[in-house]
Amino acid sequence: MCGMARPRKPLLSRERIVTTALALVDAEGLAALSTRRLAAELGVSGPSLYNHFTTKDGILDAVADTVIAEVDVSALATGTDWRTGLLAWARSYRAALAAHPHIVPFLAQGPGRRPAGLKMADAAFGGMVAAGWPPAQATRICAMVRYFVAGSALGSFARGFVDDPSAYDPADYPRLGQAHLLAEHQQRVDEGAFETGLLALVDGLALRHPESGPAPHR
Amino acid sequence: MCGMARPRKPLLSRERIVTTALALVDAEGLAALSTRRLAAELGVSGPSLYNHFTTKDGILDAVADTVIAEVDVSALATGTDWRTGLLAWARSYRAALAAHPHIVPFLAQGPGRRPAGLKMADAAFGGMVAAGWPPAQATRICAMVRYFVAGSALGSFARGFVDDPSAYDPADYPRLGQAHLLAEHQQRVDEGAFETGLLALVDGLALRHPESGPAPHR
DNA sequence: ACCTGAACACCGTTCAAGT
DNA sequence: ACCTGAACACCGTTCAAGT
Repeated sequence: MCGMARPRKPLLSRERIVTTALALVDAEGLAALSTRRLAAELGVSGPSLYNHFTTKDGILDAVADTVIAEVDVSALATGTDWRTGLLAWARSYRAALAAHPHIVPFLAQGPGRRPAGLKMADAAFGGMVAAGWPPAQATRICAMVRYFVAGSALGSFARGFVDDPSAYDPADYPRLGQAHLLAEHQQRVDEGAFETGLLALVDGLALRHPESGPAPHR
Repeated sequence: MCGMARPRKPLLSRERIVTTALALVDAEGLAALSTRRLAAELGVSGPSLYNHFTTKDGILDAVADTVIAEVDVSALATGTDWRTGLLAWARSYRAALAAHPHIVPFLAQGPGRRPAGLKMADAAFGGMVAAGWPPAQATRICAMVRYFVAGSALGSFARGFVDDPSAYDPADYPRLGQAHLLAEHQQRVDEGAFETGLLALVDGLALRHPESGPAPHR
């Protein structure tokens, strides 16, 4: 009768859909994102979404690009030392993904044609080449940073272990006696592993830089 | 009638279900694994699966443990040099996951109570501690290897870029001019990045070992 | 242009019924 | 014990109908 069918002002926009979808995925996981549930959250009926996106995957694509757009690539600009740039980029990259762990599997399928993903790849690859890395090596560096960041954001290492001592019978797993304690130190363990690994990776790479001296041990 | 209801010999077994599920996931992805589809592949009706697993997630759990069981941890045994052990473990770990990329997101949720996952964690942690690493550092090493391996198996870096030059407009992405070529060198790029990253990581770690001299530049 | 409800071919899971 | 079909509450997506 009155508020039905088409209102004078659109109820939806791509932006509102993406924002709500990201909030839903963050709060309840990828499985909770159904078109019907998302539509309900937006106060419309399910099929309405198809006026703004051709497919549910299209929505996820836009969500993924929003997340990548949060990554700060400014430190990769020409002129900065490559180690400093790489460290800052990787930390920002991880922070962005760790804030939205549930879309990481989707995100890790690569930039494809998503603008924020391509902008990041352009900045990272360009930054490494400008710092003197041969293109093939610059590509590998971008790839290994993606591996490390995506892997660390995909799921907590520490929370992978159950918070229950009886799960780790010393007869079966003699060296996992403390494993049940990992869960409660989740953040410390995961961030420590990422940070230690990142610094080790950069030191190891420094040994391979065309104009390298010895790596700094800090 | 004749072949209906319960046959004298069970039609299904946990093992047959897991094997078929893994084959289906490998061939068509996680989304193709529905209980109805899996049951059809096994020649039974959907609900039959619930006589052997309490839930679809339980099936995936068993599939994940099967994949981890393929990882060779023998090089982590006490007595081997920790670098050699770590490299061999990480390579075997990556090979196992890369053979079944579609279950990596599920796998990366950690070992939980899965026996093969726990056996691997026990061997890796124990191996690093036996090699002189303090327990906290050994934990971090296990975590960072998981990050790197899972991230690299989760999705190809190279195939993340579309095989279409027009996707990467030089005006928008000035340094991605060759990006469309990545797809065709997918395996070389991804394996090169993993191998380079792994060696860099180990060299970087060697600088931090309690009894370390300088890292070898291989 | 942008929303609606109805409809289609799917899901995971439960359950009573068969042997 | 182990399989079946029917049923329940869901899915993603299409489409004709409304304004």
